[in-house]
Amino acid sequence: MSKRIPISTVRRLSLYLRHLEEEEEAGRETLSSKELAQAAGTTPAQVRKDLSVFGSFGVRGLGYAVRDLHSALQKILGLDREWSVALVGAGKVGGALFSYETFRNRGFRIRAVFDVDPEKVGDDWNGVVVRDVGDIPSVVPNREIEMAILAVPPGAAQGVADALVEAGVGAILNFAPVKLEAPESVLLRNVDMTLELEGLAFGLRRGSVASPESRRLSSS
Amino acid sequence: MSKRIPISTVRRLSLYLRHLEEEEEAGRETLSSKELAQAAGTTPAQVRKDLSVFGSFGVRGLGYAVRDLHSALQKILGLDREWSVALVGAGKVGGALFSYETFRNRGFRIRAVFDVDPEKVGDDWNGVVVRDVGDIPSVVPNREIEMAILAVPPGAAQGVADALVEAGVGAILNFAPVKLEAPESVLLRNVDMTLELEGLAFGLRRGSVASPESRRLSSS
DNA sequence: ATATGTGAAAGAATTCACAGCA
DNA sequence: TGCTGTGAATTCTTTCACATAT
Repeated sequence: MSKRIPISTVRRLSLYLRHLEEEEEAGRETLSSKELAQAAGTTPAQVRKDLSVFGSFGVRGLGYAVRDLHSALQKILGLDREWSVALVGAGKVGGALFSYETFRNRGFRIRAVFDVDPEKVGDDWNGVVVRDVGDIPSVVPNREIEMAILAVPPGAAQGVADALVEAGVGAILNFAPVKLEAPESVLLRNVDMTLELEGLAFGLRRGSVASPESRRLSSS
Repeated sequence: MSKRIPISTVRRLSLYLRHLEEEEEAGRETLSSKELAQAAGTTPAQVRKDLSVFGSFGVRGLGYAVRDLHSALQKILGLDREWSVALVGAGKVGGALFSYETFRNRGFRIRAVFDVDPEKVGDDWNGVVVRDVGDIPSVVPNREIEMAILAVPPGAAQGVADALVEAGVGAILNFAPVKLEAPESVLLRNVDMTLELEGLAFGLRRGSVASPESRRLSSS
């Protein structure tokens, strides 16, 4: 039974990776936990703890070799390869996500786009033809899609999620502001933009900050 | 010194509120912590604890009066009024956020839009004229903008954030995948979509789920 | 009978502090 | 000396369990 990794650790690993990338680009050879902490908005001890979950990557007295830690984290996070992604919802949000450079840079490839709107079905999005959501059962297994991004209206989200799960998708990133039900075996993450804005409204109204953590992590 | 409210509690309050809205719409009179828990993906005890931070809203043996709890939560979250918001970044993501219905429904009003691109400056977005980011210092205080949504490329984010803070914005919702620096007094939340996708990649690669919480909250 | 509100207990995550190694 | 790796201590969050109220 492998150890249980806190979700917050994984988030921070992504942040460390981001900083390592920048520094490697800049030709930096080594980095300290202190600097990684700064870049991720956490403490050096936290950085070391996070990394220690996966092994021992540093050199005492010196720090971390940028290149090595970079590739180690890449591998740990599963970013040493490409991922085939489906996008459901070809509206404004879907369109923005489709051309979101940061996804592409990280190896996420949107290889299928679905929508219900007959007006949109058939459109060519940079080489990917928008198809009807009814085609999910045939297209998803066929193109070996591994994860899906859901950018549909709230009312449609659960139905689409069911279809995606049925079609064998292993993970869903949901942008609709609803709680989705899915089997335990399917990974589910929500990006709830309204929730975040509401958090700010709450904070402003109170005039004060909540837990110290609130300034550091998203929320996500 | 008022009590310290965990960020996770605030997030859940938003979820409860969402469900209460639906149920009120449906004519429901009372609700139990059990049902609220289900809707938010948590436990009844958690619901009661969350609410108990702010007071005592239920009736023993009966549950919560939908209408009352709804308006109480609305007030607690600062959603019983409108908020003036600035949007910086008139690209694809900015455009999607501008017309995001759920923001509008919650009382968030985008009253100013900024971009650097001279091509976009001057455009009329549904009654709001896109202005140059250089106009932030004059427009933001003038229109009494209280919070800002940042949808600019990573490299530009910190500069814009500085300008917004300088102009008196109290809270920033950042969509750029960078760690922003801001004074303690300014609330800062990040929506890091790449981080979420990477979390899914990590999970798929491992073939297993992390903490039980990971299935419930965003992340955020 | 039923379902809340809340101290007490358990469980997680973070921080401390220092031994260990270049 | 400088900085990592890690048990121990601390702090934060969630769950339990029951007294309390209708």
